[in-house]
Amino acid sequence: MDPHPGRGCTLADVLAIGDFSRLTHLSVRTLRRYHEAGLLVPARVDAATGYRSYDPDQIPTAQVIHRLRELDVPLPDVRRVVESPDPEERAALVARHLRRLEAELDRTRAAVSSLRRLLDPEPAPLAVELRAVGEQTVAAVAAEVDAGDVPAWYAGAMAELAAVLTADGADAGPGGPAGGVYDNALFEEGRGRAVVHRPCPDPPRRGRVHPLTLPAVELAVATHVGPHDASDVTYGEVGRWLVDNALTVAGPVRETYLVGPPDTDDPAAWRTEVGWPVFRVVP
Amino acid sequence: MDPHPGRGCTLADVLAIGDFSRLTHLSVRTLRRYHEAGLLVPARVDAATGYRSYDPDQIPTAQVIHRLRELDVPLPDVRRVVESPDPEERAALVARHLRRLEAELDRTRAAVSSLRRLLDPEPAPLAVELRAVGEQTVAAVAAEVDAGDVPAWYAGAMAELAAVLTADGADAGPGGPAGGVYDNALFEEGRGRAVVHRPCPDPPRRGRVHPLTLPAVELAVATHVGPHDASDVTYGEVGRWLVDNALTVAGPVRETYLVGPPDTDDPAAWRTEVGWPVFRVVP
DNA sequence: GTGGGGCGTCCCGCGCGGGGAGGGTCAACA
DNA sequence: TGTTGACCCTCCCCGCGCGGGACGCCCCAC
Repeated sequence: MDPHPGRGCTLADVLAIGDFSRLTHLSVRTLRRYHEAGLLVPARVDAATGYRSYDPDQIPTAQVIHRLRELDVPLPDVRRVVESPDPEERAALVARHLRRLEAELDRTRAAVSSLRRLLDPEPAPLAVELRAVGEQTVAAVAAEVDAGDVPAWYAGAMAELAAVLTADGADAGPGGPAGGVYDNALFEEGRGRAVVHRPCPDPPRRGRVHPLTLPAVELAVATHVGPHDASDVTYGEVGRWLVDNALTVAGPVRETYLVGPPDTDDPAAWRTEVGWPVFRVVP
Repeated sequence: MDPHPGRGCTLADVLAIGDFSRLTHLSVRTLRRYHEAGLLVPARVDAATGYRSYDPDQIPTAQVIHRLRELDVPLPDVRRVVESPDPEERAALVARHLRRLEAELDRTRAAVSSLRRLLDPEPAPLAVELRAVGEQTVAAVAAEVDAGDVPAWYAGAMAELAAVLTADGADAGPGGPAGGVYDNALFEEGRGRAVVHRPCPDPPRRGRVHPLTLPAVELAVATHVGPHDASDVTYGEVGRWLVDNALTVAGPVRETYLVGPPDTDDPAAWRTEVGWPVFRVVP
């Protein structure tokens, strides 16, 4: 039962890596890796043998690292936390990661709900409609973004757009729901151009907001109900409809936010019109 | 704006991989990988060129896969889901994964709370006590388990133990709180022997339950308050105390569940006595 | 027929952990 | 005094799921 018979293990004021491993419940391999990463440097390293020695005072640090890793905090970020001496700064760094975790949790919840819908044996049929949309002048915020950053970017851009338009005060409120335009590359390569916009007869140019003219297109539109990150289910159904009707996609998708975050906090109640520009293959 | 100028893209009754990618928002690379993994096999593969063709009916399947992957379901498990034709079986498989996710969420919550405690600038001092424990005969359930499986195994073993002991009826309820014994290898190598037990003067032998004699040891004990998977914080503090008192660890750790799941559902109220067997280095 | 996009395969990288080989080190024992 | 056995070291490989890049063929519109 003796964990290391045949050796004294004095547990003096420094600890061999094996003893430290036992006390922290971190594996020896992992401790070595953390040393290599500069995350948890042993108190002493024997120059001749390379043996690592740890100070008992390092136990709490090791445990903080352990916990952060359990929360899937990347090693470089863990390092930033354990290196910052100020408790407040540490707390702020940790809080930031907790917010990240919450966002991930939201994502998970959305995935679960849309999965339920997908596996529903009696899916509600989706109404897809072909609609000609004329050229349109809007106030827009546009950027090249990574797919993962879309929700955050969307929130910021929408907020700025709303702020500029209401401050502008030229019109009695925006003349219709906000919309978005998303490059296909965003979905195919994980990065692409994204635009959010609001209809505005004489768009201002302030901050990131600028006038933009959306070309006329023919859209296959359907209404997506639920959180935005489940919209690809609806896109898929629209795509299916396109195929059945011998149409082909012709440009970046367009969205119209009929009911969204400014209206209600309940994502299940959001209504987004998604539209895929099309070509007619057969006239 | 045409996503693939220079080519007709008929969107006939089969789709080229690029078109399918656009319709499902899965990257071309990922689709190829899913084919290779047998997860989403194209409807047709041209024998001469190797070109993949997808059927529009495969769009929903692709989306289910997409969602499951968002939930970090491993590819082999995803495959099991999409291959099972029975909706009920699929629902059951998915439900199992959702339960796994919930367990992970619990783990995350526990990590967060113990992280807060670790970063608390004013930690409550921990009372560690040295206690001689005599030989003890108990009814036990023992197994060689993986570290990750401990919570699940613990729940099952405790339930069986309780069922057998109350059915046995030889005594008016167990004569004390339940306990556990955990090999150090469990923490160091991620796999080791685990035992849960209840004191019992004449232990029965039924199912996995069997009599066991725990050897007499000298224990450094402290009381851990909170969920079980945060106990290593307390272990670390006990270890620190051991070092300061020139003691060395001598065997598998022991736990006593003073207040646990059978008493209350609130992990924050659980009280576990953790004990580390020790040698005296200096008499 | 030619150009440029699509598509194919192959290999490498990431982050974090584990497995295993091969060899040096240290203490207790005969 | 040597032997034994645990301990520790370094180095390389594998796993997961995804992406990047190189390289070459295919196919269609012009």
